Amino acid sequence: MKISSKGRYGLQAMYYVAKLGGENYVTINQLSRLIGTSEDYLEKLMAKLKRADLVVSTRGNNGGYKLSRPAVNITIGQILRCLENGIFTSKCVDGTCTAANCPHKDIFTLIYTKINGVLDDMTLNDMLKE
Amino acid sequence: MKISSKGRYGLQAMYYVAKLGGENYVTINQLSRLIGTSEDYLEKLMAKLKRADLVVSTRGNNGGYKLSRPAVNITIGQILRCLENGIFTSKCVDGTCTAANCPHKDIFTLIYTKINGVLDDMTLNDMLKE
DNA sequence: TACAATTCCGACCAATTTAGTCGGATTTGT
DNA sequence: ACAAATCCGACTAAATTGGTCGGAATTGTA
Repeated sequence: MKISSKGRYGLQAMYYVAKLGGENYVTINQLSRLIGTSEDYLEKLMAKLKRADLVVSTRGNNGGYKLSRPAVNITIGQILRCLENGIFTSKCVDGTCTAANCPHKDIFTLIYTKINGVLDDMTLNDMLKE
Repeated sequence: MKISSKGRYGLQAMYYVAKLGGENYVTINQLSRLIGTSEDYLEKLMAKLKRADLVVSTRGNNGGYKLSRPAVNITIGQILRCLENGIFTSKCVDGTCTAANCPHKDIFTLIYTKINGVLDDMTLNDMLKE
C-alpha cells in the first residue's frame, strides 16, 4: 500500500511538465532523462495522465505534453488516483463487500474520505514551490 | 494502493476481538465465521497483529486472542501498518531513492506524514462506536 | 515528397506482492 | 488421554506492478 513507482514517477513527471512547460511541450525523452526511467514505461503513465485530462499532448515534430490547466488546479490526489489501481477505496466502501449489513462501511468510508481530503489539499503548485 | 483484504480483514478482526473480548479470549474460529474468511489465512494476520503487540494470546483449550490494551489506545494506523507491506512510505522518503539530490523528498514526506496523521487520529474505539 | 521527431497502441513478459492452503508441532484445560 | 486452541514453515495460485517491444499514426521542416 505504499505509493508505488507508478505514482512516484507520475508525480515527478507532472512536476517536470509543470516546471519546464509553460508554452513549451515537454517530451517523454526529456522526462525519462530527468526522472531516470525508460521512455517506454513513462509513455504508459503519460497516457493515463492524459486520459484523466491532467495533461494535453500534440504528436509529431516539436510535440510533447503540457498541463491541461494551471498547476494550482491539479491536486496530488487527482494524479495518484488516475495512476494507481483503485487507490483509496475498498470492498466495504464501493458496495462489493458481500458481508450482510457490512458493519464497517462507515468507518472505511471515513478513512478514505480523510485520506483523499489530505491528498486533494495539496496541489502540483505545492511541489513547484519546494 | 487500496487497503487490501489483508488490512480489511485485520481491521475487522481487531473490531471483533475488541467487541467480544473484555475478559474473554476470542478464537480464530469465531473470527473466521464472523468475517467470512478461512481460519488458515486469518491465523497469519493474527500472528502479525501479535508481533506488533496489538493483541495477546493464550494457547490450548479456552485460548484465543484479546487486545493488549484498551481499544482507545490502538490506532487504525498501527493496525494497517503492521499488516500492509511498507505502507505509506516510498523510496523518496526512506532514503533508498537513488536520484541525486532527490527534489521530491520533502513533498513525499509531507504526504505520508499527513496520511499517517489521519490514520493515527482514529482508534479502534471509533470503530466500536458505530 | 521524404524524413525525423514524436505520441499512440496493443501485445507480451518478468518480478513482486497478495491471497490462500496444508501438514504438522506445541500448549493447555478437563 | 484428549480435544481445543495457537503456532510455524513451506508451498502454490492469483493479481498487480514494472517493464519491453514492434510498429502505426501524426506533424513540422527541409
